[in-house]
Amino acid sequence: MNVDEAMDKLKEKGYKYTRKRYDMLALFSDESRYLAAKDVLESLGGKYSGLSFDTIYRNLSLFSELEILEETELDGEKKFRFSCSTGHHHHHLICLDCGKTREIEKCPMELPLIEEHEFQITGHKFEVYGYCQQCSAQTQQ
Amino acid sequence: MNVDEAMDKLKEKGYKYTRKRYDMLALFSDESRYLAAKDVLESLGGKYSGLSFDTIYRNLSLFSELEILEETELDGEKKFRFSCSTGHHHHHLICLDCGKTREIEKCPMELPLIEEHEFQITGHKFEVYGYCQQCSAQTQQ
DNA sequence: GTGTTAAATCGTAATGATTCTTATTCGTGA
DNA sequence: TCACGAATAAGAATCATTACGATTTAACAC
Repeated sequence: MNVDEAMDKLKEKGYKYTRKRYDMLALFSDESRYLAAKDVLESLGGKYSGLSFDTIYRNLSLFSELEILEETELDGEKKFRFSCSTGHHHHHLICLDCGKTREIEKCPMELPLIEEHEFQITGHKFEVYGYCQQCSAQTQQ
Repeated sequence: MNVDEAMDKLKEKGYKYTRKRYDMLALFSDESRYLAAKDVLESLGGKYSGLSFDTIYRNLSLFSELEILEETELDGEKKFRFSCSTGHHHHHLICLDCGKTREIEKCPMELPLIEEHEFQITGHKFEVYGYCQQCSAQTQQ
């Protein structure tokens, strides 16, 4: 998935083309890491001086619904990143400082961790947190 | 860990015995599931008409610090449950309706999911979501 | 038991993230 | 170009959480 494919997906579903949507998607495409709403405002607020949180949040959840963005909740904030286009289900190592991610190839749900149970399973979350090389180097100075 | 052991732990660390702390711990002990701050207020608000959120949040994070309670973040809320006393590190199946949990014996971090990487790992989260037998029966009616 | 002191609590205000409302603007297809 | 519905701005409202000053209370020494 790239920006143009994502815009096509929007059009296909009957959503309108706007410069702001394009720029938001371009931002996520450039930075392959988790960003919060305020990060988006910070990045695009210069270009669109009147950009409102409402627009950002509305589009973020739209993109997430259409599976253009992946969503997670960290530190009391919703964070979003461009969907990985690897095709297979997987999880991430996430840098708690800059939001950069690295893929974990396997999903623990594939393993026989959970045998018999009385739960009707609807989802799961597996995330590994830490600091990437750059950020951990900076912190130790 | 039971309520009295938890109160002993508080005393040991120099914290005071209060009826509210005891009742909060008793609540978590009775209900072995995840509860949010508002659930605590709802349960104890009858007995203590002036119970303030400050007291609840302050004690919840104190208990969490002392590892009397386990903490997670779900649906934009902090949720707490009495610490499992099994001794070994493990994860949970969590009912999205009532908060009831069931242990998952193993932790995916023990497995060779993550080999070489450039991250300094500090933590992880593995949770499986769904509906327990009771709640899924009720929903389907 | 009484007094002292620091911790705990109350009541409420402040904060931060997110969502909602209403009026206005803009993209799209006729 | 026009009309229509979708998208947006601005700010108010909401929800969870934290902070603050004043008051109350547990613990301990006497």
